[in-house]
Amino acid sequence: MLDLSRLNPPQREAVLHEEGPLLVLAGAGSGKTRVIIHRVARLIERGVRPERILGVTFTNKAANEMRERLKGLVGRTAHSVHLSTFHALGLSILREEYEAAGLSAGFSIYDTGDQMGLVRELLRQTRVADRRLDAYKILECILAAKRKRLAEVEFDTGDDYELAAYDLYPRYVEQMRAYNAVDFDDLLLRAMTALENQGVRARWSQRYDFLLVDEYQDTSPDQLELLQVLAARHGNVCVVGDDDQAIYAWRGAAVDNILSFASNFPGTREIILDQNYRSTSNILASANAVIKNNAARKEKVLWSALGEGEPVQIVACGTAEDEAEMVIETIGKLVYDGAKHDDIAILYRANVQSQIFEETLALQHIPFRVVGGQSFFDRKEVRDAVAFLQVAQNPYDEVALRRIINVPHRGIGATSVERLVQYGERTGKGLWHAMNNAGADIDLPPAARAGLQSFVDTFGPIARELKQATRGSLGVTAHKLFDALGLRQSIIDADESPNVTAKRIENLEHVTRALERFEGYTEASGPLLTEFLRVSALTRGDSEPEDEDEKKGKVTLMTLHSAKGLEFPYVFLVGVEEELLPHKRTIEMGLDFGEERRLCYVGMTRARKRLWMSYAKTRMRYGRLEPRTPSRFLDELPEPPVIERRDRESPPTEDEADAKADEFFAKMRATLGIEE
DNA sequence: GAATCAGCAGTTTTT
DNA sequence: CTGCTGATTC
Repeated sequence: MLDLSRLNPPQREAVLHEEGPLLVLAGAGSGKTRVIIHRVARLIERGVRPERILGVTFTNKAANEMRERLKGLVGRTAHSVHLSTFHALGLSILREEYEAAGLSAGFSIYDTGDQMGLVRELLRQTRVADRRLDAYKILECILAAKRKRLAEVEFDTGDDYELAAYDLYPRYVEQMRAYNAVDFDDLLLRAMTALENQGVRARWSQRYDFLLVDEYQDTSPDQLELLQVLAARHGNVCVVGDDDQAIYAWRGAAVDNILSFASNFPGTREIILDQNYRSTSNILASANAVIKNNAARKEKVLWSALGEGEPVQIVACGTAEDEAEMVIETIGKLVYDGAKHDDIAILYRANVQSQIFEETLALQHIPFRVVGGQSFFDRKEVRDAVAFLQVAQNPYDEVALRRIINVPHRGIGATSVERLVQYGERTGKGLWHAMNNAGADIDLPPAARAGLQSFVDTFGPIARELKQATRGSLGVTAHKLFDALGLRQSIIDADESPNVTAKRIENLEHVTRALERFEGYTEASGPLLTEFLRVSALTRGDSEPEDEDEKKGKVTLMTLHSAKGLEFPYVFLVGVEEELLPHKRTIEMGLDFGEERRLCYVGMTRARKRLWMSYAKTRMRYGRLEPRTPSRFLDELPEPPVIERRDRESPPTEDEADAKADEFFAKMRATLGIEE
């Protein structure tokens, strides 16, 4: 029998809710995951077959966490519940319904890197004059239009990016089709296309009896539509989220989904979880005071039974350097008083802000980790290796093919590539065909011709083998391919420092190991390589080797966006200044600070015991010292804020700085017990 | 091809 | 000021 005694009344109400739509407005730290897993367990207990329950999250991490916690309640049955991300759900649909979606069986999934490769290529082909435009910005414009299902890119600012995007949009769509590739957005958009077919729609609306959605405030219009289709038959859709934590509107999320859930799903029961189990009352009072200034929101006033705690500290600092010093000194005191480094987080609006904290922490020998940045799959050698697999799987994938046509160097220069591409276009049979039939039709230098021939001869047979690889042969075949093409050798030949070389070899081997592991875990019956590439495309972001060890004993540095969903006993929210939070772009472009305020709120509500919010009065930007204004959000805090001033009339002299560093260093060593 | 230079822009990133 | 990109050069 499921134990509901540890749930509070609204939590229990959400868990026990039977049929029909349910909206759970779960404030920060109010135990929403708890509610979801208990609800799933409850449904199973009431006789619902686990495979007819669908739980949707945004991240793999959240899905995995949910699965683990569910196991704690229902044991092995947890594996039968369909828990996945929205994108993985889209893929599940497309795997079965690709024909109705206008795809062929072996379609590839393009990640952001692949998409950028395509945009750069299109830029090269069509906008010779504008090559230096940032491909990513153009891609953003294209994707925004595509998500809205517009026929053309809409002009908003009318800048060069939008103009380029306007030209490239149709080409982008056309090429993706030619490559038999879909991007992340397409996983949902194409799934929706497939669901327009009556048979398909009937099949999928029959599939699940109960739906549960986490982080509903971050869902997009497409995701809403998908839910409506899946829930059409029964309306059993339970969504959990917090409109006050909606921080992804810029990526296509519609806050309106959660605000108008009841009108989208008639008969909705609404439950508010406002008891917070994370923070002290002082922290919540400040957070509540800030967020209440947002206009369109479901009002929630968070409270907790964890006591008043320390007041929130507002710290005015002379310069950004002072701010860093203040933070690091305070960390020293906290640690001296028994806090662990991994209890502490430094949160900021933009990644650039991490630099000064990284430097200062390193100087004081305080262990830290920076969350974000380049992921494993973005490393060159890994992307190259994966590109070989992509081409083996789908030779029409010309982004991957162009990436590796001359990797490692085999004498096929830019001009030769261009000729091959032209030939491929002219014949309409694509680059791969051109490469295999270079013969007499294409004018190539002898070196290029020889390189091409040897590539085709080596790659072709092993690629065929790889494509048909089954359990037990996928990893070894890939290894064979990498060796035959000399990937490993080229890393050694690059002759970088021994450390770097070793790391890159290790990264390459990691790919082979990932393939081997996949053979062991997958239940896929179809082509193994295809599935591996798809699954890996959807799990790239979080496959960073982030063990518990990686976090242990380290101060965490990350953006406010990355901090969502996490908590730390001690939080430093830094750079709480106009033009940073709210960000300059928001101030310049529109009038809606709502999302920036929510970001501030998300940051504040990460803190369990103590929260510092700091700003600098001057800050070096682009090489100039600029005066700064405290964020408007600070004015919204309950009076009287505690201001700790750390002004300095003039910058410290070198001697002062040295003396201070020495003193601090000695203190820190004593505190941490670190040897010189 | 690798090295160097000039020019430019400068948020956030679950998949 | 930095970091990246594409162009230029040897």
